[in-house]
Amino acid sequence: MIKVVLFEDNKHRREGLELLIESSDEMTCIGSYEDCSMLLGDLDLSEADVVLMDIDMPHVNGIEGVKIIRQNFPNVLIIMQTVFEDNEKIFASICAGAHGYILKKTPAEKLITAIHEVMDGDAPMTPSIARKVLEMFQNQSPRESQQFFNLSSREKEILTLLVKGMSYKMIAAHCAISINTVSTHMHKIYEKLHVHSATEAVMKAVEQRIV
Amino acid sequence: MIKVVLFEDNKHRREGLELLIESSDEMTCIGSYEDCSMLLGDLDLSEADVVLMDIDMPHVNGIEGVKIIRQNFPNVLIIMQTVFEDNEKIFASICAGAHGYILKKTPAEKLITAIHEVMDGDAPMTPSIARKVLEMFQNQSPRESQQFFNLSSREKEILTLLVKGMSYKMIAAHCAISINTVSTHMHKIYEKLHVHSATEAVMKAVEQRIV
DNA sequence: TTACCTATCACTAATATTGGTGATTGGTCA
DNA sequence: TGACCAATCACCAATATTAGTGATAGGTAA
Repeated sequence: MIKVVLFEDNKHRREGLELLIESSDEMTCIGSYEDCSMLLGDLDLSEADVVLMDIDMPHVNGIEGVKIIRQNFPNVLIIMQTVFEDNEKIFASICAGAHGYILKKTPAEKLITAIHEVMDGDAPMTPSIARKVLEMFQNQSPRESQQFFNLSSREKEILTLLVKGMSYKMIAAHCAISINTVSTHMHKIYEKLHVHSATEAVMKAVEQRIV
Repeated sequence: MIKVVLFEDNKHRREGLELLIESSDEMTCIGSYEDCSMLLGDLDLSEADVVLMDIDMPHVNGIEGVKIIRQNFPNVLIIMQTVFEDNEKIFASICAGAHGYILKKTPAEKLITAIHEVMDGDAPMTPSIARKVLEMFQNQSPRESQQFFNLSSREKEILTLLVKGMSYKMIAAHCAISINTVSTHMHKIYEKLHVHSATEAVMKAVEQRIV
């Protein structure tokens, strides 16, 4: 028996889900809550297999809920549910560690399938959500950073070494130039990136995928 | 009518797919090729709606194919097909700009559904592939970083500020502690992270998702 | 050719960081 | 209670980094 826990603020839907799960021979609902505030206390989910988590709930929302569950009960699988196809929430949920993401309009039988899939180690996902996830991936690579920041190739090379954790001295040795030259390059890099320290430059380089 | 083009090196499967597509009232196969070498020449796909692309083909593989198609015919939708659930290939295909990703073991009727979905702007994806995509987002690192490096919460806080590009002085002001204390914390952080400079610590923090 | 950019190096001065030691306070655990 | 740890602070010395100025050589584009 797959043990399912629900978090859903709408009473009608919550009760409907309970009935749906209980109507299946292979799963049972061992708990249902109208928001995640219980998670802040000492709610024990260690017996649960799967959590169905609504994103939009009052008090403590679903994304916070995912974080707490992932931290305290790392073996519990979490399927997010929402009415909105909101990029930011999808991204936040996935980063928080959700295992599946389906829209509420998904028919009941698909929800049952989704629970089985997540138990099998797969990730049930509404195709429109999947599309957004793919786009997030793709949007991260195309970047005209070179044009934008206008770093010369030598500057990029040195920035790359800095990002790898090398000091000025190491960079100088690696590039077979004097430390003064490294310093000059860094000076230029800081100017072009509008930063004032190595750590900032590193962060900016990573964020903007310059290196 | 949805116009479909096939790239598939196995003759039997290719012919089977042609029949499958032609058997549907809403789509037709307007071309089928055993590898992507045609794409290097002057193959015109501007009439095509959807491409079904096998990943593993001789000569020019599917990932190269995706890149070429995306570059020359940006309006064509591409569904990848493979027998392998290979992380690297999935990642490469997605970055190259594929719109869907399904396993070859997927039943025929689902393939027809997938073509409709991709036409609707969704991303058909086998759940096991979806799981891998989610994992790529989430981890790249084990989440026992805290335990592993054993940073105290104050140390993590300070590391986070460092990652944001703040200097010791700014961190001291922000945390309302003396710069000496910041220095001591950094000392401990370096020890625990086994690094010797702020840039290395920043990189490690980002890589290991400590912050 | 001139103007401009890149890469190179030197020098200075002001700050910042790193790597130590040592000490106090408050909390936790056995 | 005693041992231990986290967090705080101080002081010191050795390096490293940042921010300037100035200069040379080579390439490129108007």
